[in-house]
Amino acid sequence: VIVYTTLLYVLGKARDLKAVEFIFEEMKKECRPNVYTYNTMILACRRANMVGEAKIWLQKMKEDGVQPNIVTFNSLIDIYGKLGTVEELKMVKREMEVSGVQPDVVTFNTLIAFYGRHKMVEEAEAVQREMEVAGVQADIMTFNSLLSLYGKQGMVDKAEMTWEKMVMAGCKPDTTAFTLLMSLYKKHGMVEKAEALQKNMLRAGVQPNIVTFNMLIDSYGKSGMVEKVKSVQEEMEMAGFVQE
RNA sequence: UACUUUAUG
Repeated sequence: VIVYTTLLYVLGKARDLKAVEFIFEEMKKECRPNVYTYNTMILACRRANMVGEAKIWLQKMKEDGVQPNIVTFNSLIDIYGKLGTVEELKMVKREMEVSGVQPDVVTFNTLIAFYGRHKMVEEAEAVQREMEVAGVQADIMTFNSLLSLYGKQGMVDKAEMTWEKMVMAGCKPDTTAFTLLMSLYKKHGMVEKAEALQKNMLRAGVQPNIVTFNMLIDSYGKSGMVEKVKSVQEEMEMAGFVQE
């Protein structure tokens, strides 16, 4: 089962839905798909932008007597958040409650990310409060999603407050967090803060990754700072990234 | 170390 599911996962990532369905049928001849398998199928639909299909798989899974778990619901919420409507999203949430599955930190993070994409600051903050009420500890994803949202909205104060909260919560900012905040500072021409942050990052032992470098290059490129672009490229090479 | 959520393009 694991072998088949892994295979389905790979094919799903490659957006080869035809192959995915074929393998699924083959698999059923030999063994019984489990909750992982169905979750993988739903994921494959998401990548193929097929919202309706996802719902069909949920149906099939229930008919098979496989109980949807927290990952199933989180995946569905993500699908509807990205491709569907708010109404559908709420339906999934209701179904989740009915099934007696408690929302976890990923559920909340997904919702915050969803509202973030739609620049719905109020709603995102409401989710955050809901989270506190439910006694769910915010994690790095939560904070990063919020940073991203405030970044898009140009709400520097809020972003900094989020950063403080993150540190106070004992949550170590990761590469993504540093990249987000640096990007925000740069967009607002706060070059000194951005550079100070970059130093902090190194001091904290957080490694820049490919995204960090791309962001820096993009940012310097837009400002016409050719020399800076070059120095970033050198740093990249030193860090062992291959230029394309 | 089989499945879900965040940053650049």
